[in-house]
Amino acid sequence: MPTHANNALHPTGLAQKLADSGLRTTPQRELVYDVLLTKRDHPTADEVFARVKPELPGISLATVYNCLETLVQCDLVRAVNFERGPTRYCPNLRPHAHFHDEATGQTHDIDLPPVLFAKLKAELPAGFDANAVEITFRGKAKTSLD
Amino acid sequence: MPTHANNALHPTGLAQKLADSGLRTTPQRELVYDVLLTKRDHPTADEVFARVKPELPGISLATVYNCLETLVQCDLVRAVNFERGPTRYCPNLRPHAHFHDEATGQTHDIDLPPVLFAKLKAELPAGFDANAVEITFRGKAKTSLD
DNA sequence: CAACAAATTGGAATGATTCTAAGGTGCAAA
DNA sequence: TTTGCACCTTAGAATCATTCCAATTTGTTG
Ligand SMILES: [Mn+2]
Ligand SMILES: [Mn+2]
Ligand SMILES: [Zn+2]
Ligand SMILES: [Zn+2]
Repeated sequence: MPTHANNALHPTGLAQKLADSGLRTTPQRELVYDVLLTKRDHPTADEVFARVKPELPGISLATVYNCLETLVQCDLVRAVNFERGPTRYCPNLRPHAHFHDEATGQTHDIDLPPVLFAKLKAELPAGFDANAVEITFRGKAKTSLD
Repeated sequence: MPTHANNALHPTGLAQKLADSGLRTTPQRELVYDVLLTKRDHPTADEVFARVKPELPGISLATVYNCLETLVQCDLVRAVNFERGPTRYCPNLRPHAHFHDEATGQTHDIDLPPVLFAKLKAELPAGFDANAVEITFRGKAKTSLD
C-alpha cells in the first residue's frame, strides 16, 4: 500500500529501477520521487524536504539528500546546477536544456530537437568524446504562466 | 612599473577596463590577471592564490577572491562552474563551450561557430529572451597534449 | 599635509552538502 | 521462528568554498 496519493505517476518506474540497482523501495524514496513528479519546478533539496515533511514528519534532511542521490544514480532524476547555487532536481528525462529566469529565479525546461545535441557533439575537435552535453540559457521570461 | 614580467599580455586591457568601471589598477589585480593569462587552464581561486603567492607573498586569499570578482565584473574574465565544484576562471572572451574531462578533471575550451549559439537561442519558445547560453560537454579526451 | 575613498587583509561566519555513528527494518538462512 | 545481516534512516558534527567583517593600508584630492 503506497504511502502517498500520487501513485499513478510512477506505475512501475520507481520500484523497477530501484530493483534493477539492487536497492529497496522505501516510503521515503517513494515520497521524494512523488514530490518531484507532482511539482516539476526544479526544487532544491531543502524545498523537497519542506514538501515531504508534512506527509512523513519523521523524515530527515539527510535522508532527503540520500534519496535524491539514489534517484539520480538510478537515472530517474537529473541533478541541475546553476552557478554555485544549491543543486536542483528534475524528473524530466527527455534531453532538454534549462532556462534560468534571472528576474524570478525560476528554472524552465526547454525541449530541444535531439539533432541539435548531435550537431553540438559534431563540433568537438578530434579526440574529444562527449557522453553528455549540458545547455543552460540565462535571461528573462515573459509574464510566465507555468 | 608593472609588478610582474608578463606585461605584454594586457597592453591596455586591464587598466582600461578597470578605469572604465571607476576602479584602481593594483598590483594584486594585475598579478591575478597575469596569472590567468599565462596559464589558461581554468584554475580555481585556490590555484590562482598558489600561483600568485610567490610573486606577492603578502597577498591574501580574500584578495584573490576580490580580484577575481572584479575581473569578472569588468568582463575581463569569465567564471565557469561545473556541478558543485569550486568556481574556475577563464580569460577567453570569445564565445566558447567547455569540455570537462572526467578522467583528468581538466577543462578545455571548445570554440564554436557563433551561428550555433544563435541557432540555440532560436529554439527558445516565444517569451523566452536569453542573454547568455552556456554549453558544457562532459566526457573523455584523448591523450591530451594541451 | 589632511581628509577621504578605495582596496587589502586575517579571521570569523555562512550555507549546502557530506560524513559518522547509532539505531531501525525486513528478508533469508539456520 | 529466531538470528544474522545488509540495507536504510537519522541527528548532529564536519567539510569546504565562499562571503562577510572590522581593522589597517594605500592612493587621490583639496
Ligand atoms: Mn539551471
Ligand atoms: Mn566546466
Ligand atoms: Zn529540467
Ligand atoms: Zn574557457
